[in-house]
Amino acid sequence: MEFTSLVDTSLDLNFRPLRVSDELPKQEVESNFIGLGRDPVLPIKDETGNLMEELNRVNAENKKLTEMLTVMCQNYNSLRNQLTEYLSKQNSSTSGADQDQNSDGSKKRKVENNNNEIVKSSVQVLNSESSSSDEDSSPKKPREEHIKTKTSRVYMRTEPSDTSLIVKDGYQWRKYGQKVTRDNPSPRAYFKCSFAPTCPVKKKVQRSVEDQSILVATYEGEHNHSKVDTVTTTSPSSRFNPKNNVSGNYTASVMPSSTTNIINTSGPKPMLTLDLAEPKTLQNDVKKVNSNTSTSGHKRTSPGIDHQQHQNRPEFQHFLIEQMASSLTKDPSFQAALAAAISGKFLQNNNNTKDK
DNA sequence: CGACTTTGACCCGCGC
DNA sequence: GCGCGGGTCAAAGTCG
Repeated sequence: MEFTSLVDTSLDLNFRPLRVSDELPKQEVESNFIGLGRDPVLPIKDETGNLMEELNRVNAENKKLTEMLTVMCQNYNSLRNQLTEYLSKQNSSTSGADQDQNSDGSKKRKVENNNNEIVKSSVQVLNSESSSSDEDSSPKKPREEHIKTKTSRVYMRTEPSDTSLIVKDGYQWRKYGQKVTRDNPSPRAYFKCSFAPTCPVKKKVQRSVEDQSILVATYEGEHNHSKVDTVTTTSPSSRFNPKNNVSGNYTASVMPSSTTNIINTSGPKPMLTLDLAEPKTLQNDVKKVNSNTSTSGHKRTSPGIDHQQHQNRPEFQHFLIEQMASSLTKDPSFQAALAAAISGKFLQNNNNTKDK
């Protein structure tokens, strides 16, 4: 609930009358209602009464939506927190193994430390729109890096039995290659946007070395078109792979959240997952967010007062707003969920008003 | 028949 | 210059 104090989550659903209602003098409203009973002859007052009733209903609706959005925000932060924790744990627990890997020094070029990748990109993901830092800074691939300015990486939990390399992100992709890379036994799939060459975006999908159930999708470039139908998307190709149909290409949001609340990714942007089963305290979440926004790296725990102060910082608020806006506008699943929630509320309200 | 995947061959940059 | 490895191409195959 502290979240609402930071960000105004109230929804302005273009219900203009809502504002009118706020501006109406209270006395007048009351008198109208009183007059409604005594004066059935006056159509204007009758109409006003209906309007006021409608206004009240819409107002209540707006409040409900606000609450829902607040809950969503909480869940979002909760998930983000869990992701951060998971990644930091992974990093610390496997850092020794990484050193061993590197010390064997088998190959040159791009000794890609996978854990570092995960950590780095987790920062990317958490920082939302960050234009790529890790790949741009790497010396390799001069061919394309000059052109492709934006790369991002997302992680997606799938069922372990799911061997497909499909990441549903709302866009349509055409697979043009697959390769087994040296540092990962799992094959890496190469996709181009189906709108290519108009749209230059590419993505690579590979399973994480650490956890085979996690798909790592690396996006290069930005789409210059809108998403296609999100329900049928991803790859039409799924028809070729029967596994795709059943497999949980979807992740945490669908699977039992207790074990899979790590990542739900469906796009190059930070994604949302509603962990309704295990809502953690928001304070924790905010704290984590803060530690990610700051450059100081991972700070484990800080006094509660401290992060409250952070919450009030304008940059933090700005960050949160950016996160929310980005998620709301770019995540198809979130949009769908929100639309469903809104329509559900409408129906519910309609039923309630009918019942009365 | 068109759209798409599969997969081996090829290209190219990098490190030695 | 050579070999390695990632990325891409394109012919063949598959499916509706």
